[in-house]
Amino acid sequence: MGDKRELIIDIALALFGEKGYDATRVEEIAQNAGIAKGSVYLCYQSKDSIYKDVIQRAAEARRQFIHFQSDESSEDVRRVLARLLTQELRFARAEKKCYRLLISEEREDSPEIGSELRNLRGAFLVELIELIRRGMLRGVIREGNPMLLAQLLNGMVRGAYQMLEDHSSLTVDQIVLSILDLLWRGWAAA
Amino acid sequence: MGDKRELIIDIALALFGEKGYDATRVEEIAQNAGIAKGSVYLCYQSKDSIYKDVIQRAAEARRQFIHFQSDESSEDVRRVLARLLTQELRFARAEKKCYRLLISEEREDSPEIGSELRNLRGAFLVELIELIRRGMLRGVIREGNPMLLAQLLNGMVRGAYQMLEDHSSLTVDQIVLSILDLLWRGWAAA
Amino acid sequence: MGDKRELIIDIALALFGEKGYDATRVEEIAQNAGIAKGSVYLCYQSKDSIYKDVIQRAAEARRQFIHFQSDESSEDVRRVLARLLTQELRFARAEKKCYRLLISEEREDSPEIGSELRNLRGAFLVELIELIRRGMLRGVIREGNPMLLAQLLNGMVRGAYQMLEDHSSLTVDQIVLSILDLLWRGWAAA
Amino acid sequence: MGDKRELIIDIALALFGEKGYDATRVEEIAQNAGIAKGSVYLCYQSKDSIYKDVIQRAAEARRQFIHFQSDESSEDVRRVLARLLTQELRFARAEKKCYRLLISEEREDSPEIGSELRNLRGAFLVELIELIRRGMLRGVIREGNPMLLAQLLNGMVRGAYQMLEDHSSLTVDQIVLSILDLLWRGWAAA
DNA sequence: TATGAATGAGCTTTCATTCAT
DNA sequence: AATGAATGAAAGCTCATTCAT
Repeated sequence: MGDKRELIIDIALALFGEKGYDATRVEEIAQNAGIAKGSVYLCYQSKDSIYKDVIQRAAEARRQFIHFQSDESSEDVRRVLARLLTQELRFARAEKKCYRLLISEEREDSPEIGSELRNLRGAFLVELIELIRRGMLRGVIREGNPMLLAQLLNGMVRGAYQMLEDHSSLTVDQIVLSILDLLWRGWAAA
Repeated sequence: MGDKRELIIDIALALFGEKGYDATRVEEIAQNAGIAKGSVYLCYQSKDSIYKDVIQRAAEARRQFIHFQSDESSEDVRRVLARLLTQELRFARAEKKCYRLLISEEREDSPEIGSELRNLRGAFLVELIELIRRGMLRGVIREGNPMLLAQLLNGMVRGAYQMLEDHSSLTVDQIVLSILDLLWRGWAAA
Repeated sequence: MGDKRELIIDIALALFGEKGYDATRVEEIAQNAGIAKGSVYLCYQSKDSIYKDVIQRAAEARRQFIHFQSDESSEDVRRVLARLLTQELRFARAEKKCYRLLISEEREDSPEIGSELRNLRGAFLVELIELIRRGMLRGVIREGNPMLLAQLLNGMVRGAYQMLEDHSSLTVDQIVLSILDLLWRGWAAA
Repeated sequence: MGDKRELIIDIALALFGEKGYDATRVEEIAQNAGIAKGSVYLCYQSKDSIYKDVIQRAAEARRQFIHFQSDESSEDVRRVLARLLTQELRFARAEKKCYRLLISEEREDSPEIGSELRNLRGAFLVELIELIRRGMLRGVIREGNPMLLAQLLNGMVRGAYQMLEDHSSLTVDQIVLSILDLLWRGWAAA
């Protein structure tokens, strides 16, 4: 039975990630999972509860993939950031559907669910804020608004993901280097 | 008749922008427009064709708002970029619905529509690419991949919009200054 | 549109009255009304709201049929009772479906609806209680528990209805005479 | 196996009696019986066949409770009737679920089942008819239509049951006395 | 024999679209 | 041209029944 849930979540994750919540029918999930529509409801109470689990699964997949250690406090901030960005983008490329679900803003209908899912989705941003704060404390990053910088960086990574999608010739490493370069030197010509 | 279309698009833009395509009913559009549901179909073939027009209207609204002159070639790249970013964010704040529609990825069902809308939505990105290219030609911006940098910058602006949404105390000008600062100097401490 | 509601209620009354709430499908109502399933929902929010209206309609039909004047206080209690019983049974025979709906105990799911409908359904009982009270006040009916006597009489009428159903040769008048005879003389042989 | 059937019938009787046929799910029966849903179908062909047996069981329960001896022909009719009414009402109060099932009109879908169950449910009525006939033969009860009188009396008992339900302060004996009094003397004031 | 996962027909309800007026 | 009643194809969900284990 946990098996079935796994199966359903796998399928649903792919479909929700590709077509969105509304465009995905429960019957479609069932068919793709090779089971009957009614069987879906043996494991899940409703389409919505499937979605909640899908998001959790996507967040979990990210955690597994990234295992970001916020306590690697001894390490160089730039190196930690490089690793975080690299992992985030590798994750985005390897688990497109997960990544898209995590950055999508869908399904925040009910207030409770909304905040619950918002937390799951905001993991990367939180990690960035923390890291930037540390950078500032150590004097590696110029003083500024950590939240704003984190949002900008968060956006950059999404832009980077778009690049990976559209121009598959680029590598994650090249992109991360470009971002780091931009962050530490700016783009002004010497 | 063109009048009706205008009216419908205005209303539909607000609704699509706020609740998304699926959550907006045609009847709702009609009611808000003060006309009958059937009348909507005198002007538009389908809900989907309304959506296409809404996106066009949003793109048009952006053009009107921003009147970016790509031929202001004589001017300082940094200053032009500052203006472009400022205008984009002012637009985002003033016309939330339009902006959200333009950056959303909804409704890419049919392949033709998809590419058509993609172009409209990508205006800002195109402008960024062009500007970055010019910067590189003039030696103001270090050599690099203009497309990539444009995507990163594009993402930063979306992050910046998010900041404006969440923390209304920040001003567009402050944010733009932060971005420019980041671009030209990086965030490394002196 | 009120027309449609009327139509739907007519049909629904017949079906609910015959087969009960659960066994009656909305589609069936639509088909019998000669309209599409969806059209039912133009007039009514839900199957349940149809049911509520059906009960009200049935109660209304009874009121129209019976126009019992509780203020005919000058009149002989026995005569008034004779008329009330006669009318109740005539109504039961003429509007079987209505009568059955009014005496059925179905659909008391929600507490509010329950009490609302209970009142509508209890009209006859209330009238009996009142009349019996008056009879006792005037010394026409021996002292006793009016509520109990009313319930007994109410049951007798239901039994009488059953007779009418099963043995159509009997007339309402004959039955009413039997009941009155029973009430005033008992059934003991002289 | 007969054990299982017993068990299922016990549970089903309680559920059908409380919530009605449609509102009771087979799974619910199984759960309350502490067995698996599938096991129900080892004993019973269908939900409907359970229902049939439940009615039979309810009728049987009544027989056990009441052991009305129609051949106590030597006895006083009034005394026998008093005993019958008392027993019927005691049964109704002690075995509410059974009683409600026996007087309900649910589930008369198929014609065969209908007549089969009708007989079971009509036991009390038959007993009343018989007794009334005897009373007339012996000259204790005035000549009349025994069937009609039985139906009226049957209805009175249902009304009496309603009283017991609503006003628990009344005792069965009081009610039976009231009924007998009504039958032998009528309610007219002296 | 006993299980409970699996099925799928069927239910209520929604809503884009059509069409008679 | 304008209306809004009418349509009917889905959609989400339930549950009596079956069947592999």
